[in-house]
Amino acid sequence: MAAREIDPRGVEPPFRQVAAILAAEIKAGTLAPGSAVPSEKALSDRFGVARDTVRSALRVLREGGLVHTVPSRGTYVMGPDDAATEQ
Amino acid sequence: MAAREIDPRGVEPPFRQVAAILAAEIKAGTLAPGSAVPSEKALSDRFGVARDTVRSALRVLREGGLVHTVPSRGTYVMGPDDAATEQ
DNA sequence: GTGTATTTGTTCGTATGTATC
DNA sequence: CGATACATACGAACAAATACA
Repeated sequence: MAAREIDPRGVEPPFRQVAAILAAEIKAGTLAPGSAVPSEKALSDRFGVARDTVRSALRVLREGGLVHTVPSRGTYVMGPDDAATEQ
Repeated sequence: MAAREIDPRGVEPPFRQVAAILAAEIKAGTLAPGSAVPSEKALSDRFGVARDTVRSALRVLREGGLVHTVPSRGTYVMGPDDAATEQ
């Protein structure tokens, strides 16, 4: 049941909770390397948070080298072809 | 008259002001049932707001059952032939 | 048939203002 | 005060479908 995935009052702020969930899905392969991460709006709807919060979460993943973003296109899971050093 | 139809600092946000003006024109018949609403770009130019803002306004009218949009075609004022329940 | 313009759909980037903790 | 969150707005780029010369 997935209940509420995000707890607005949790110890960890919402943007870190979202980042953690997405990171787990990437590691589990639910979000495959090279594939696109859902759009910011889609994630915003899914988690019930503002787009701003989703962007903060994606920034964390980007800094962690898990994804890379292409303006006007989308955010993609880092794959073997994406040298970590390139981002 | 007509001055600046939209007040960026008004109590109501721009997209609601645009929606209200268009809704009034529909009720007044200026925008007749079945006819096409000006394109998003045209409305953007007319009101001096971003296309994004126009889209938000049209979303309000759509949710209110006043208009319906056809991709790549345009947005039309709801007419007798358009069962409200269909949208 | 071909190319071009129009129009809506989608996506990310950025900025501002407000509110809360 | 700073970090976080949310709503709104504007901009830019591109896609896809449609319309038309």
